[in-house]
Amino acid sequence: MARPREFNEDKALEGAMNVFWAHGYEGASLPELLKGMGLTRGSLYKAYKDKKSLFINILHRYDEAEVEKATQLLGDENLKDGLDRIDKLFASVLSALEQEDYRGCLLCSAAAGPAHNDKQISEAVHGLLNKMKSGFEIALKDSSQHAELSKERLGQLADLLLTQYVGLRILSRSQASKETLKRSISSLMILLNSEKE
Amino acid sequence: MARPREFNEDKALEGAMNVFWAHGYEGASLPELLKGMGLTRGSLYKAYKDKKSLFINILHRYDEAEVEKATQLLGDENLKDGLDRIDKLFASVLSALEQEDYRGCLLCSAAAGPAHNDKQISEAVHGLLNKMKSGFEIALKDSSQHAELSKERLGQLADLLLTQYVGLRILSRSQASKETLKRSISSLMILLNSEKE
DNA sequence: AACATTAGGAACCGATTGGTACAAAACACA
DNA sequence: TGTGTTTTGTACCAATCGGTTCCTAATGTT
Repeated sequence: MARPREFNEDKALEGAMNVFWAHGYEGASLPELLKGMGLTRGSLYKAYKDKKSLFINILHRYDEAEVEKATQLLGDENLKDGLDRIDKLFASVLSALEQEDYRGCLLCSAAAGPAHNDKQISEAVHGLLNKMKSGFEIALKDSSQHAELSKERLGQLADLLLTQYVGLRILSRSQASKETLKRSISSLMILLNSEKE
Repeated sequence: MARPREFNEDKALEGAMNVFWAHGYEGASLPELLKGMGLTRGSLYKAYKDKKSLFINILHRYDEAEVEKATQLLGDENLKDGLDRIDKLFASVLSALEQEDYRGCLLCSAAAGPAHNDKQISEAVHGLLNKMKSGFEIALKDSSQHAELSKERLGQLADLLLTQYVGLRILSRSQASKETLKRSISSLMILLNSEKE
């Protein structure tokens, strides 16, 4: 019973995600966001209240889009051995770099930036990091070499994988060489593979 | 043959380092820096040209202070086994957290932040990251379990350790739990220890 | 004591920051 | 065709950003 929205909400959020992804939370300026979303100040503040609320909104979207993709890969039963899934996930980090995508991970950048001091943001971020960890745990449970490990050891390993994931993403956002990341990943996979109890 | 400096340069740089350390490069505002350094705008710009030059200056100081400390630990022959040195380095990351020092690592934050797009800064950062890697390599060479590995494998492992270091530092700057980091570290150490060729 | 040289400090700069106010425009419903 | 409701766009806001200017204060040299 009133004027309908002119902008496509999905496209707008997609645009906002890309801007935040590329520049981080505080690095993304209003004009950049508006341009990326294809709307004007009035519309943005009416629809999303303010920059921070928009960002939290985007974190959820990043969850649904990217984090979900990662955890689904880590739980994909078509790849029978969980280690292969982990390998594939890390390979995707590398392939992003090979396609000259230096955005890294929205989540990891948010964890690293000053925004972590905000309670709402840091809670959302840690929720997603935990989701990643759970994904790693599931993959490990489906790894022939790790399935028999205690729940405690599995959790430990999952934390290690999470740390590695964050480290890789940060390094790929800075301009570390592909070779560095490649070596780091294969080193990790060798260690994991050699784990026979 | 002119008016001498009134401020203690060492104290001033120390203060600047702490401000950059706590807030990152772009997060550190001029007023914060001035307050932390105990001087006024005129003096700062006369002595250090501008914010970026000051930061690069500080990166060198961080090198001499912190990175040097880390690499010396990694090369400390009083600890005969290199693995023990690595363990000790990661333990120090943890102990910083236990003392409620959430600053993380100036270097890692710089690598993660938007500043990485600046050529001078990113070169300085990667120089220091490489120094860390070399430190890890030296420690690995002094590890009874790894000394016999090929140069290539040693480099791989060093890259893995660097990634781990960055990941830990980023996670500790965000408000990840001590337990998470603890688990990640012990997991890695177990893997490294079980490496018998 | 006069002078050259440098540090210190405050006022000021334009640009940009995130955010608000408000009027015009576009629709649904009566 | 009004009328009420919501979106949209623009103009505007104070605050802050990094940086500059310029005058004064303090010193060493002569």
